[in-house]
Amino acid sequence: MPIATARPLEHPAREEIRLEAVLHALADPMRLQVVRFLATLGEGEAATCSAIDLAISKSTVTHHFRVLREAGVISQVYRGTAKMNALRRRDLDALFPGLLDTVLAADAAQRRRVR
Amino acid sequence: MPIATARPLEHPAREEIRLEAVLHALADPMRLQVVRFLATLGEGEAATCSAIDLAISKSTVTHHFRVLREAGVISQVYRGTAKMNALRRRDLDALFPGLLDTVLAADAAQRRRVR
DNA sequence: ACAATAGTACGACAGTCACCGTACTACGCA
DNA sequence: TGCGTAGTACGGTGACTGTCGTACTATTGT
Repeated sequence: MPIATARPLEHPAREEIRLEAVLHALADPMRLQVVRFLATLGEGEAATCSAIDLAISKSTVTHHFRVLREAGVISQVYRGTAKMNALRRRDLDALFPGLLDTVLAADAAQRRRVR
Repeated sequence: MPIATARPLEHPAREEIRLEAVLHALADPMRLQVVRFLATLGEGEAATCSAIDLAISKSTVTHHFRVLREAGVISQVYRGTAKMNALRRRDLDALFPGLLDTVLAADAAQRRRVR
């Protein structure tokens, strides 16, 4: 069972997370799709970048994950060649109670409506 | 008491409002400031563009109000030389229950924390 | 009719964004 | 040691963003 590797990844501390950055991160369909997927995982569970099948190139996937991480929406750790991604639910809920759930619910409602 | 003038202004219908556009509209500090202000008004009340003192030029103000309108966050009607702006609370609450309030609460929480 | 007020249209500019491909690194495994 | 896999770095591209100033339109009040 492989363990986390010592490659550094910058994350904003909880207090550094800015609402505007979070909203901006969530305002993109691809990133929202990522968040939607990560939200289906259990508390503390993580998934690799490639676990979500996005219809975009590898480099663009990297880009979107970085935006999410730098906004403080997800946390990322290397584990071998893979990178595990998890929602920063605790931090987001502490800072902006209900925000994540409301956005996810809004997203679900919209997806139910259109298409 | 002056009445609404017949200059046309495009608004998305309720069903046309897209979550991504709303989040994008709210992800800007200036626009969030506008929404914050409009939220202090009573149900159905409206304010002119210049009622909010934004530290930006007139043309940029126009730009931000258009983004908000086209995203479906606010409605605008001309009344004489002025343009009255109001939050589309009913529509937003119907489509995305709790979203507006949660974002406003998150904004308030953040403003309490920083600065 | 004219002046003042409120906002628009337009063009410009620098910066960011989403996206790509190609070449690369880091790691696990045989 | 070498191969395959997962993701990164870099450079580039076209589109969009936030900002401005200047010149304009629409409306009200004198």
